[in-house]
Amino acid sequence: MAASNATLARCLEEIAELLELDGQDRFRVRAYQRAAEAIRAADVDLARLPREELTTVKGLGGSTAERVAEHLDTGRIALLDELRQRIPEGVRALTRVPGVGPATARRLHDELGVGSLDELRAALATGAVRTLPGLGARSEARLRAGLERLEALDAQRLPIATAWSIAQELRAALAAREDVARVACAGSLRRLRETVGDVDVLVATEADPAPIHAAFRALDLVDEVLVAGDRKSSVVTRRGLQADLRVVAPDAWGAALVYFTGSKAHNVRIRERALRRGLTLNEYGLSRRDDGAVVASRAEEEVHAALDLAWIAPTLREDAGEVEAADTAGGRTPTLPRLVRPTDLCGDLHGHSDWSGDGRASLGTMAAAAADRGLAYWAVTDHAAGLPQVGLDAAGFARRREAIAAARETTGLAVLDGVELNILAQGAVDFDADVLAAFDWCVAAIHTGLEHDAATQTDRILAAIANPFVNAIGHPTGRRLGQRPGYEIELGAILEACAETGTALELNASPSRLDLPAELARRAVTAGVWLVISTDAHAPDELANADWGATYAQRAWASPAQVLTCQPLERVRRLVADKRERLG
DNA sequence: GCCGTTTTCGGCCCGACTGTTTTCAGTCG
Repeated sequence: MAASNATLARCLEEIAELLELDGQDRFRVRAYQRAAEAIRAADVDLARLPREELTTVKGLGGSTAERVAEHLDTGRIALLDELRQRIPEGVRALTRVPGVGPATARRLHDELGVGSLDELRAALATGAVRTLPGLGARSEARLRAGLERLEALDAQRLPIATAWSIAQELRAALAAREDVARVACAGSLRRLRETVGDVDVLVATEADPAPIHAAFRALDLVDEVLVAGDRKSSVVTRRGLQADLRVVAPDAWGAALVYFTGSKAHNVRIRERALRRGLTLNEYGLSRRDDGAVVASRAEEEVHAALDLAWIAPTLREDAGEVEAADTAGGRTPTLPRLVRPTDLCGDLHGHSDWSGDGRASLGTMAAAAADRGLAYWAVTDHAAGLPQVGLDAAGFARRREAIAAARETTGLAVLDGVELNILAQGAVDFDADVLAAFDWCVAAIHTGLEHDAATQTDRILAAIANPFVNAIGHPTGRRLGQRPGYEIELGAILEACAETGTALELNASPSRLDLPAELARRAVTAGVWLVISTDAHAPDELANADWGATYAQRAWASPAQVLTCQPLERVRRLVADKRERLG
């Protein structure tokens, strides 16, 4: 089986990392990094592309395309094999220590023979590290602390909802100060990445920034101070989450927000754009290179406009085509999508009641809460019997129909009679056609056998898609943020089958899932496959997770027209009827 | 190694902080 885009991207990233450790030209390193990013953002499987078209992917040039072709043809890349042989695995591990970059790792290895984290620990103990020119006792202490922090860091990025609540506390504490004019959370939190490695807080003030920094570093939820400057502070908060504070003048708010929101790759892209216009962009403003006059700085819209760009939503800022799409140079019309917003959602097609074992509220309570949110329709999709201890059998679903009828009566809401089917080992689902035909809406999802390889999971999902009664694939990768990565799937084949059969893919809005991942969801909407943003709510308050789902879907460049739960109920019913008619 | 509103060569984002440096390299975001 040919490698997926993700695998290819990882290989090129590793080459970049090893070339850097090898002390090679940094622009060559960056070329490999950019090629990896380009592959990850590509909307086609490179394996399906004719070899001579690989270089049409922007960021892939002669050499990097050749490496990709080599991997697709042979499953290996000679350059990568050679680098791996020359640079010990342990040396790469050194750069994971905060404060150790490629240069230090190389020196530790070349000059002290340090080739692993354990050997670094030993070299610190014997005082060998401080014998290196440029590294003294304080560096030694820093590396020791870095080694300790590494273990906390290995708990890795936090799910966005966890980081969000810590960020709100930081924000509130700063907003309460009289000398703080504005405060905002930027970084990956503002871009709504599904996991967050650190929280970036931006403050604007006319006053002296030093007391604000001091107060920030002294907050109760701060465990440790990493950096203490007048313009910048870094701390470690609860749960090992790093938080960075930047304080700027109100005049620089827009430029600082652009800078601090990132992503890094996006920033690099627009700074290059500035250079080509004789301008330079930093966190204080966009200015002319010749005389330094500031052209724009107060608002993001100003900064973008001065670069001949329409304003770019933070959720798109990943250097994945958004700068090209925002281009207004020469009177061009930007091609940015009209992004889906929480208020565009008018339905929810995945929810639970206490009819199945894991629901935490009655069907009536859930329906009333859905009606309160102003939804036009809500599907109650309790688990089917294949999920032991939890699921309902056919008789149970038949009994549930009375409760559905009652809920429709009392709430006036269109409650759809739904089910969350289990995709079993060979791709079969819990019930036969005669039982399935009675439902209004069927979600099918993998709940068991999460450990299978990509080919097996894909076959199971394809079998479910071929079922005339399956309308959507629920949480398609099975990931749980911060807990498990999810199984791999071959998306290309799945998208083809979805498009052919009129089957939707769910974007599960639970902040512990956010599944489909945005990169995959973007490919789905590009392929014309319906996205179903649903909450999978097991309790009334979880219906509000729809907001997470809608905003996260912006990262997939999704418009309301591509989201089924933004469509009226008639459209949903037509989709269901069409599939049954064509395949039934 | 890639790329083009300075185009097929000569560039390649920008600044804060730290440590150990008398002027800067490394790391980080």
